[in-house]
Amino acid sequence: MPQAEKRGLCTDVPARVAPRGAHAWPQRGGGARAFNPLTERLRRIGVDEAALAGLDAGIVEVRSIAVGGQIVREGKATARLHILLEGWACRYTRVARGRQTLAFLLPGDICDLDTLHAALLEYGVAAITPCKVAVLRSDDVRRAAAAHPSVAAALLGFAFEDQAALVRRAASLGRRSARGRLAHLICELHERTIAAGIDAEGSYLLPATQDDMADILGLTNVHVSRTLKALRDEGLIRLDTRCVTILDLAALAHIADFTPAAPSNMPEVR
Amino acid sequence: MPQAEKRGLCTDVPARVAPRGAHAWPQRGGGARAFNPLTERLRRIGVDEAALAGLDAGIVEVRSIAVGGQIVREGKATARLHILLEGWACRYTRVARGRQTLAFLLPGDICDLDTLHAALLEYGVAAITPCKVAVLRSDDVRRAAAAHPSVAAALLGFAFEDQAALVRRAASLGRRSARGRLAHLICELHERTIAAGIDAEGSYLLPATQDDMADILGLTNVHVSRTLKALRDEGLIRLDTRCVTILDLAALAHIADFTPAAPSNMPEVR
DNA sequence: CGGAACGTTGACTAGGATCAACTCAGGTGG
DNA sequence: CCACCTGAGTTGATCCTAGTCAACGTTCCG
Repeated sequence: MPQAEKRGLCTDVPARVAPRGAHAWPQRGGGARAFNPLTERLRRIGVDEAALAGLDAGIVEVRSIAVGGQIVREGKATARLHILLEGWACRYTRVARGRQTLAFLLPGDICDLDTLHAALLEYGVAAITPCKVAVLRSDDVRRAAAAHPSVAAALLGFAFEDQAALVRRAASLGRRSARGRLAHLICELHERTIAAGIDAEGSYLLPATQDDMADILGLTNVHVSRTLKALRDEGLIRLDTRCVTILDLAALAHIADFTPAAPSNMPEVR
Repeated sequence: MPQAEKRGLCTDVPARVAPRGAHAWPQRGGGARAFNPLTERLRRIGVDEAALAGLDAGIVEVRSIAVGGQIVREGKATARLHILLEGWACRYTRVARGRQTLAFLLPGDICDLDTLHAALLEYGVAAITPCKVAVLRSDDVRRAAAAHPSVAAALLGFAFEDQAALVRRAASLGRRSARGRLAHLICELHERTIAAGIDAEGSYLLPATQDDMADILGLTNVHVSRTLKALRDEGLIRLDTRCVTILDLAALAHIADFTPAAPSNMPEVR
């Protein structure tokens, strides 16, 4: 049925290609200056204002990165810490068979926490959409952590969140079917876009290409396409121009074997 | 060909079942007292003797755990840190489809580093062979870390090693074939048994059941059996009574796409 | 207008899963 | 000492999930 697509009114807006050019993606924070979602996040966790101001002042540079551009290079041990301000990115490793994405990064996420302590980075970070990244000197960040226990605690908390996410990723890759993995990813991102405040009434923009999804799911782009179509056809999700709408969260969560995150918005550090 | 196995002289000792009872597995450290391989490891990294003595003195209990027994329970946030003194264990998470093992633990490994900082454990730890585990109060360990920077650095280093291992695990699960994963596991363990000083001239004891291997590889026990047989038949490994001998490391590393660990025996902390 | 990037669809293949039977050692209990 | 059971591994047959190859539709963009 090449391009017929006459299945009637529901759920099947063709979901054709959308631009990943420089205009379409969400630009939070009203006016002019670069809004820092990480600051918000830290404030909510209870990091004191002095520390926040210090961190903000420590921003050496705000880089703009085009789609597909490298934010952090694999292996390299720079003395810089990168914070994602706008756009989506992915953390990945290379294997002979291709690329395995470890995590999608959303605004407010720290790209390369490990640089604070490890000499080698096991992964790289690349831009999925055009991104804005705040660059800090890792020395400064370490100093801030030393000076403000609340900062140290927050960073440690982030590190453990990352690790927990990686555990869940491994579980998905090892023990879930393509269907399950995809459903799980959709649930995950649903939750995270809400947490990051970039959702919109039960829908969210998922700028990742089907290739990108294949990379994180351990699948092929072709199979992602098919599986996605199946979920659409069953009326579980809607998908137009990269905007995901979850139509039946319960069913989706069920086939995903998804457990919502514990309410540990405030990471239990120490 | 049920139980014929007449393929001649090479590589095909039937590899039948071996006991996992309480007698067969390596008991390091000659005589009577419980030898602590972690202490050795820390000493090599350059942790000072005072700190080592303190940690050793902090051992509240040495527990013996039978095959299949729980060393650390999932989810539970105990105020105890567990160090594997003898035997093999595995760190795992549960998923609807079964268990996904995240790592095999060898003597000298810390079972549940996260308990030092996180309230929730994403994983459990179970004994693959009979194990001896040193139990410490996490408060004491935190105090030791605070008092001795070298201890803090070492712990942080271990945390990053764990994380790096997890990254490689995810890559394997997502992007390697069964053959590749198995070959990779064999190379990995080759390296780690050497590092832990429990190898024997190019061979090592791999006490894990084929079920255990299936759990870490994201496969079925049946498929592990077949894949293992293929590797044996091709003369890449020998396998008798759970003793692995690598016959052609280069070939194995090639099909595994294996990169030997960086010589960061001394983790580059700070 | 032509090309590139993204997505869809079909036909075919292959890599693992599943189900099931059977072998072999070690224990256990009579 | 033997009968029996259990846990581990092997092997075969069959099915199905996902990969591969390829063509084609769109949309965007230069």
